[in-house]
Amino acid sequence: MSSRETILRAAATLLSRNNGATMDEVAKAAGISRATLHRYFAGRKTLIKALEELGIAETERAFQAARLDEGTATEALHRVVAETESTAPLLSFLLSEDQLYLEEPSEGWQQLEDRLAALFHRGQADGEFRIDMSTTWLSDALLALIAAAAWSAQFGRIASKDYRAMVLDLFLNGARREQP
Amino acid sequence: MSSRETILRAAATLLSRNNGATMDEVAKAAGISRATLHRYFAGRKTLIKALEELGIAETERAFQAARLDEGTATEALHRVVAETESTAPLLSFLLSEDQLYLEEPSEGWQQLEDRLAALFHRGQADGEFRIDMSTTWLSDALLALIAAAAWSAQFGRIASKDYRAMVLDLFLNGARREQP
Amino acid sequence: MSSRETILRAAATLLSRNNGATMDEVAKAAGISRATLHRYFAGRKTLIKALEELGIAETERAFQAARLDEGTATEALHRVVAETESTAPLLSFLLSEDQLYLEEPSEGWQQLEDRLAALFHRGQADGEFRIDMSTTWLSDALLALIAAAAWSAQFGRIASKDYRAMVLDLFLNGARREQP
Amino acid sequence: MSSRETILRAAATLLSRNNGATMDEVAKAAGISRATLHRYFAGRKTLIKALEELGIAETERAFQAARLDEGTATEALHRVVAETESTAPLLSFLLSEDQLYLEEPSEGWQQLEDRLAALFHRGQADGEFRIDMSTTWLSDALLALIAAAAWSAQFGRIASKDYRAMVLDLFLNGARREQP
DNA sequence: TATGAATGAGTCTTCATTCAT
DNA sequence: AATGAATGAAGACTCATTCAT
Repeated sequence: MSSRETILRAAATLLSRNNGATMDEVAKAAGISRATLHRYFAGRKTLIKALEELGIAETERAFQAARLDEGTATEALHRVVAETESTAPLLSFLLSEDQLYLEEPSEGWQQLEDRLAALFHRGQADGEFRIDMSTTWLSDALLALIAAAAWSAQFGRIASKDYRAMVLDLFLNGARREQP
Repeated sequence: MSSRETILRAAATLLSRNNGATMDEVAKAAGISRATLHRYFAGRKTLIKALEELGIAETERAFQAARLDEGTATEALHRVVAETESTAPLLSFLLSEDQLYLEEPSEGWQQLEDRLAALFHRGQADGEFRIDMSTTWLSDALLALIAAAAWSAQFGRIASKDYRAMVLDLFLNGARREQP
Repeated sequence: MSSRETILRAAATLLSRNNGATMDEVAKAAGISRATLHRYFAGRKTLIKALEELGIAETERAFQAARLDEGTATEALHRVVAETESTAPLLSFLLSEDQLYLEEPSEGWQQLEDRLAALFHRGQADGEFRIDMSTTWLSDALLALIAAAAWSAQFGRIASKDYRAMVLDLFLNGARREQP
Repeated sequence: MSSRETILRAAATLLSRNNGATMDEVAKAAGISRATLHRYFAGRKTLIKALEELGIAETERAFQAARLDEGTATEALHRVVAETESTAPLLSFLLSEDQLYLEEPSEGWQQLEDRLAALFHRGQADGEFRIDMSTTWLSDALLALIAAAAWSAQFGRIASKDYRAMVLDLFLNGARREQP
């Protein structure tokens, strides 16, 4: 893994935990000096942007691995949640940074959103997902639950091993006890 | 309404929209000078703390108005979502600020969490809510959906009038189409 | 005693103790509001100036009471130290404020210095005081000892009742044991 | 000399002259930017504290060089005044800042006071110094004269070359002409 | 007259960022 | 390539001071 990659990962890890971390803290976490950090990423904005791109790339890879078009939409969604688990903390950070949505969302992210929306659309068409909610809201809500679960796991409020079930089961079936 | 209250509301509104707003911007939004803002809230930390207390108080009021113990747990939950709607943006901000949870959560917030957990517990006991999810996770998830919906409404991703339905219906029933 | 006088005394007492006291603290010490303090003394500079004038007036009165021209210079000096005792803390403050000397010393203070120097000059002419020190230095040194003793008494390093003896005896005879 | 040392000296020089100097002025006097000044000394308090430590260290060195225990106490005192001359302005500043005495005097300073008092004690035991004044007052008075002389020299009220004689001779013998 | 409320001005402090080695 | 040192820019904060009742 390249130096750049190593540094980026360290930054992602730290900032996911503490979204207000200073450039100095990031540098220290990466084991390099502030100046060197700046050599790799010219400025904080650039670093955040790089993290955004990393998040997008990882999510893209996750979507790829999840084979969104194979099997039922529900099955694909299971794979999506499983594959994005490792990226979830980073997504949580990017969300809190308003980096992903607000103003003009990056093309890459927009595309990912579209693919997710398309999955929901397919599920709606196939009678798997409810049709009284927009695919936009379904996407937002899923992401919110993913971020919440990542956060809850990070602080020990839920067990890491339950992560997938918590997200998926709540998202798909809700909190209500299913009637027989 | 006291000056302090007015200023606090203005700060809440602005910071909910832009969590990185400067003290100067907050002052301007409240129609006062920076110095006056400092007279009411000594320092940024103090202001955030006051906002936390406001958020807790409002949520407390909302819970009160929602009569958590009356009717079925599901009915009570409907009222909770309805009553917290106006406070949701502030809660969303406080969440992003790690002010509510992390480290030692304030006593007031802890108590609110407990009341919500108690509601879920009642619902579980009465066979309304699923029992394979901890009340902690149900609380976290609900809050995440509330914050997400407030955020989505703020940026026009969902219609404000749909707010309650989006939160409640997804949280209670999930995204899956109910089978006949 | 007029209000103005009362306030001024309170300010003198407080500032003698804590030369960095804020206008707010001064007002509080005088039992009035900041705004009222400003009505009596337009601005901090004005207040300090007034304190300087008070110090000068008091010292003038003390010199008057000491009858500088009567008896031997040594006797007169005894009276000077005795009479200035109550003003000493204020003088100590004004000294620390560089208000008395630096830049252009006020006419009033200059005149007091001159009178003191004249006393030393008389003593030198009469063979009472040493002639190998300028009257300027003798004045400065006396004032320094007065301020030091006032300060030492304030913080309990010397007994108040010893004040006069400490100043006078050291100033006149020095620390050396007189040889028989 | 280290950068820190250089900056500290510049600060000492400036603040001795103008005890109200701003951090910006201090930085300018040291030929660096405000930010750099803060890098070396985090905050004004820290700077003053460092100056106190410098003053103590220099005085310690002076006492060392003065060999307090050699020869008669009077001879040692001569050396003390000579050796502390260069530090006198700094001491004068620290005194005006209440940094040295008030509240809880720093351990280092307390120790220096004790050593000076011990010297006076030795002098008293040997019949050199008068015994009707406490060693505390003798110390305070000497320091006051040192500060006064430094101040007087700074503003040209006495000649720099006379500094030592003015302090020592007045302190030891007083202002009175010695009788034959 | 007295004062609570408001503020302008200026200082302190902390960042991200750049420079020189 | 890496970094310790330096800094500009910008925000936080604290005064003395004024305003309106």
